[in-house]
Amino acid sequence: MSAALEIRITLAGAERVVAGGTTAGEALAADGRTVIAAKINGEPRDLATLVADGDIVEPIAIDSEEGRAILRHSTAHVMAQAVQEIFPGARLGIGPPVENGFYYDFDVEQPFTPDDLKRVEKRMREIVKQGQTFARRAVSDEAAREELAAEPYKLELIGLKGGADAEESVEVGGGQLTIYDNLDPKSGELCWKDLCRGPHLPSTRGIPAFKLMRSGGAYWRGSEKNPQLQRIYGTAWESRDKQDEYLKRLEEAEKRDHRKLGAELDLFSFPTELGSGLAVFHPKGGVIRRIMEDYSRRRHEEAGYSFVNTPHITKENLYQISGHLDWYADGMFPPMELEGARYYLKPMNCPMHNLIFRSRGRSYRELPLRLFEFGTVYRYEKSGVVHGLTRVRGMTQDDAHIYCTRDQMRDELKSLLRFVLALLRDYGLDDFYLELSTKDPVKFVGTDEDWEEATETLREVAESERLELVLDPGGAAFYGPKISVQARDAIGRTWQMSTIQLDFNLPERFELEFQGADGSRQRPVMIHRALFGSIERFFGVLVEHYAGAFPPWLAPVQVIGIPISEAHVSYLGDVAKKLRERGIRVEVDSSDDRMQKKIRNAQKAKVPFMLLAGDEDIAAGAVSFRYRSGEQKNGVPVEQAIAEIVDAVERRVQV
RNA sequence: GCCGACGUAGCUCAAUCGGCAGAGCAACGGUCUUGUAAACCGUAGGUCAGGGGUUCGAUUCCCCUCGUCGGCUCCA
Repeated sequence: MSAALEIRITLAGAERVVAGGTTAGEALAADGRTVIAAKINGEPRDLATLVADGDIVEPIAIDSEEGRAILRHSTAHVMAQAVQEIFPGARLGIGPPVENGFYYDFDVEQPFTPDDLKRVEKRMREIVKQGQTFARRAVSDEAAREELAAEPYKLELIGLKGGADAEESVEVGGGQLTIYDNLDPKSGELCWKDLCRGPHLPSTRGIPAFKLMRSGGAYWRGSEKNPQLQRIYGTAWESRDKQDEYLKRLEEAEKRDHRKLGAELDLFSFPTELGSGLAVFHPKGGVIRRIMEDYSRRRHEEAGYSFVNTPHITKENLYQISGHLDWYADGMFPPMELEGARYYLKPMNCPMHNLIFRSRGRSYRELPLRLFEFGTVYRYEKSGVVHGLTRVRGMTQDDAHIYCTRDQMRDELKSLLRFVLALLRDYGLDDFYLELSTKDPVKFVGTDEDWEEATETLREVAESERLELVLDPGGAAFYGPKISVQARDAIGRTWQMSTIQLDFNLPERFELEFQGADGSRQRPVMIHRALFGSIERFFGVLVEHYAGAFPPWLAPVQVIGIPISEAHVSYLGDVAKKLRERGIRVEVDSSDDRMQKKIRNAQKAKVPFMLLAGDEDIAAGAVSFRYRSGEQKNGVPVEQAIAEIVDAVERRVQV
């Protein structure tokens, strides 16, 4: 370290000269509350870091993404300290910041109870109030091992540090190990310490708002072969307001939960008699599903798809040919033995579509051949992962397989991606990004050249759509790379929707061939593609996206007639008849509830249009609209009202 | 599959420290005939998820199974 009296640094783009021994915090005139750390030469560092000649120093604000990560990481430390004080036997795992919060893993005798979390949170508040300082200290590997002798998981991390596949973590980086000491601000006494790369807030007092959220089991280093630790999740924010906003968002998401809305709106249920992950759709959900499917069918027809149907069960040989039994047997329902053969419920449609392809000789003139099916598949999802409609054991995929030549592949993929995005937009999703999943270096079949070509083609096609493209290295299925379309919903959550996968492998395994113009036999390329993914899942996503308030074209009941009194029922009956003739799903509430109650019921059912009629409307040959917003429009001539409704349905707009 | 919590009427939720299970909404029957989010009265509804155990007695305590929820792992 140079003992220069003056050093030159670059601060906010401008050169400055400071005295030797100046810290980044001093140089930035940071208060430790709004500016909580510094970026020195692009690396996040503590404010207490001494700046050196030539350093480029920038502030990290607590309300920046990086700043919040530091805040959350420091909060994780406070939590770990509190946990170890209350549960002295608790051994430390890892404790990184994550999106919207942080967690820390602990090896404890007993899993945490909600009551334990309260105690930990209480102790954390005391630590925050006390204002313990975070002090960084470099240690040698040997010294760290000695200091952390009682922390077996930390020792393991130290051991990993130098390894060939050195993973970056918040505990250990590639180089020098550091330990952060939490010191009493008055006495300077050591309160707690943790192996950590940092940086940290200067003081625990700089944590403006935090809350412990939940606890649960988590495998050490993410592998189910390892022991299970207990993880506590928390959140922390730069202000109380920001935290309240976040908690509000969570509440809002909860209100949209499709499982809750599905029951409330009488759309679907999971009868326990059927078994976990098997849904039944009630009439109201059934209508929505039918409309979704009908519209999709129509669009596929227009786009040149052929419709096929295949059974739900097959002899095992098919999945031996396809290779699914090699890779996914664990995820399939166990076989049924009959007549000396083993039958499996189908987990994938593609092998059956391949059989259709090869049922006779194929000509290049037939390509691209696009086979489409609403194919129901069954997968044995592990009991802990089944989740509403988004993770089920029986589902219907809107599955298509496109067989084409290598020359056609690029254009076919381009138009396919455009088709997929257009259709998703019609269902009301319009904020997308694409994800390109590439070869898993371990789990793959086929040649590197094929993968290379397929991946590059997909990349090119994805880029041609000018949507944000995120890479997912190693995320592909064993038989080929894929593009997935991720959609952001009404409250900004992202859902994986459509997938488009290139496959050079299955055509090989099924020995698919077509005859080219020159008479030679050639192998087609296969494109797998599910647009909704599964209808069930897509249905669930739409419920959440619309918070149950479907646009008129999808709404199970589009119009409900509400008579002011019983005398007006038949008039509304006539209006309803006219609407029905125009294909509108309409009901008249002729129950003996009062009008106000009927409005309340229709409102709760999220019916897009309420048509009220009383003496005044009847005299004018009119009806009065009430919309979901509560807004009303009185005395609308019947024909005009019908036109408005039909128009909204036909244009598939939200109202 | 693993860790944890939970399961009371169709729904939301009470109560019973082991002693005949209770309310609102919904349903059904009646009265009322109404102008933009809940009229009034009444009736019915439960093997307290299922099975086993402990006990004079179990919805309550214990065990198993099923299911749900929150995590982890997995997701063709």
